Amino acid sequence: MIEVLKQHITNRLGNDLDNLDMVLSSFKHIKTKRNQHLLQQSDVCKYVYFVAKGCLQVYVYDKDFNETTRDIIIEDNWCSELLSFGSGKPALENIRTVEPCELFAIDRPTFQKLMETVPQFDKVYKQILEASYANSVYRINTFVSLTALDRIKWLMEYRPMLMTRLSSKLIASYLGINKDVFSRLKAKL
Amino acid sequence: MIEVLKQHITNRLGNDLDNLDMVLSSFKHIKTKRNQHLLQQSDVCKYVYFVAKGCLQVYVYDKDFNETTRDIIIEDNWCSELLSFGSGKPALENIRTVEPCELFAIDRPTFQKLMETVPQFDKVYKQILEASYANSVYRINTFVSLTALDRIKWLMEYRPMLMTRLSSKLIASYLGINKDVFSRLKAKL
DNA sequence: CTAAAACATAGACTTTTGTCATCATTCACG
DNA sequence: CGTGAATGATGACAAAAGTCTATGTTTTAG
Repeated sequence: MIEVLKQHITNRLGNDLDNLDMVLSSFKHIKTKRNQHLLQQSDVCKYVYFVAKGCLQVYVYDKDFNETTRDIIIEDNWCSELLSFGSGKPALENIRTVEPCELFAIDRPTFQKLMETVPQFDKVYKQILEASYANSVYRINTFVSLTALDRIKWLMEYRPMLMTRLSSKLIASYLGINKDVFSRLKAKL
Repeated sequence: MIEVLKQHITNRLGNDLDNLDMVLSSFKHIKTKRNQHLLQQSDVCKYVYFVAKGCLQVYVYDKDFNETTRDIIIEDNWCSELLSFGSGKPALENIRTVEPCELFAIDRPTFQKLMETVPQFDKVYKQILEASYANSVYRINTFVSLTALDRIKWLMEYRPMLMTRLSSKLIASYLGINKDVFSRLKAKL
């Protein structure tokens, strides 16, 4: 399973990385059940996770304690609450597993040591941050003005696997619409 | 007016910066009228702007050519289309002045030279990126699930000056609601 | 200073979205 | 592999948001 991470890293940093094994051994391999908490808001986010298998949900609670899902992360992607991880301040978001997962986790001291010893790895944090930012900007620009129906169409076009893989409840909270409305509109497509 | 920028930088990097004048002289002072385009989507974003006076709007067009405003930037803040600026790829967003402005602009080659010669300045890009990211995450988590009325209340609580300073049309496009609805709901507060 | 354009508000109406209750189905887990 | 809890679909209704028109006001650019 570490192969997935190995592949991911060489795709980005090239395979002329002679200390690749050292990099890989800096990660802790974690297997989880579904519905397991990796981070609770107000705790400090200690890890950056690489998802080798499974699916994570990043979410907050609104004033009525409904979940609002900011992001869904599937295989071959990074997941963290970067602002807490980077600053050591309490996290504002929660992270949980949606499915049984295989993750590779790296804590902050190890991450920083890696950045110092492996020059190319220095780019990784910036890359993760930039990708996360791009993702957020995109989500604001598309979603804030879209109707419920258009949000569903967007999901079917750009992340179709989520439609089949996740529960309606979760998708609805990701799209920011009511689950009954989602059910109704989906039937009319 | 350069004082505003000077203050901003010393607040962040400390005032033990002996080449501060060199840093400041790397910026180009720009005065603009209102309603002036600083960036059009599909062009490459060449500058990072520091807003010393005035107000900028970052926006996209939806499929019906309505503007959706992702961000409003006022004095003492940075503004750019970072993803385009950083990568050299075409910008996905537009930036325009909402009021007559005084800006300090820095282009990418100068920015990079600064990062190499002034070690502390290296943090600036990361800081701007992190602040932008935090802003976006916050906006998603609050806005996606809020009703029109709650969005207005949010604005009145956290960015009250925008309520008096901007046109209803612009505020509505920032909040992601219809301008008529905004007018109606505002009257009922 | 003035004419034209842009803006703000309001009413009437339509469409969309949310809520609640019910029932059928599926799926996780012992 | 069976069962209880979670999920998904649907109808009826309520509430919220969007649309369009009209009218009076404010801005702005020449």
